[in-house]
Amino acid sequence: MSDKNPALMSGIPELVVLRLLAEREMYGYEAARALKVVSAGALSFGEGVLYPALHAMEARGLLRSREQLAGGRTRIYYRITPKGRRRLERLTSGWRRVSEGVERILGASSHE
Amino acid sequence: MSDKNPALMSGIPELVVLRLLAEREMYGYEAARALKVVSAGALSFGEGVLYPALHAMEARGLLRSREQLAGGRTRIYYRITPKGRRRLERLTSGWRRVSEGVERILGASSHE
DNA sequence: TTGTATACCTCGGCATGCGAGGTATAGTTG
DNA sequence: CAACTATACCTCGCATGCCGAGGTATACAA
Repeated sequence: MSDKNPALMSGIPELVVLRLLAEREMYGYEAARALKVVSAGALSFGEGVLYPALHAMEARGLLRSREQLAGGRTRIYYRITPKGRRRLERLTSGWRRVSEGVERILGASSHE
Repeated sequence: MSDKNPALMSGIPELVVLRLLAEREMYGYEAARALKVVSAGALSFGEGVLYPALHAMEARGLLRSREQLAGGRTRIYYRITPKGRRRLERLTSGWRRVSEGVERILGASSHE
């Protein structure tokens, strides 16, 4: 009865965030909006996904952060590390493999 | 340190199994091998994934099963239901949306 | 009789997505 | 001034779901 398919994305937050940060330094809130915009609305991660993901990635050495004040509010900018870039490459090729595998099955029909 | 990225697939078992069964009736063990073959090795789900998934889908009315003996062994054939087909359509379009969203982000670069 | 292939199954851990809720500042609008 | 919205960060805990490990049983070959 669940109208929503809650899980069709796993590992995807890590992949796309790394990809965004590979382009340029960003702070969390900014990344959340960018994700939505660049994916044309297809992807949208709540803060309950994004912030824990950023913290986990920093703890694993994939990102480094620095604080910066902007009009009374604190922004925490994240920058990708060399290790993060290597991780991004692995995740990207993993994604391609899975994606192509799924496409092969979706496109497979014995009688078309 | 985890060399493996254990999760880049979620909801995918349900999607691809439904897609296979939309083509023709199959039993579990058969589906497992077909999945691997058709996806050209990119996808491969252990029995700890497959059987629970089949049971869950049957419980939700997406599949119906029948037993059949084949050389002393029991095979349980699963057939997709109309409800299962509707589910397949929703999952497929969900997959496309996510997939295109990811591609957009992977392909996004400001300085290429 | 040991091993391999077929064919089914369950249990438990681990990771993760994600909503819900919380804090705080700045600016706008009635 | 009070209320609201936007910005910007955060944590907790539930639910889902992947997946390895282990278990049962038959048939056949080495």
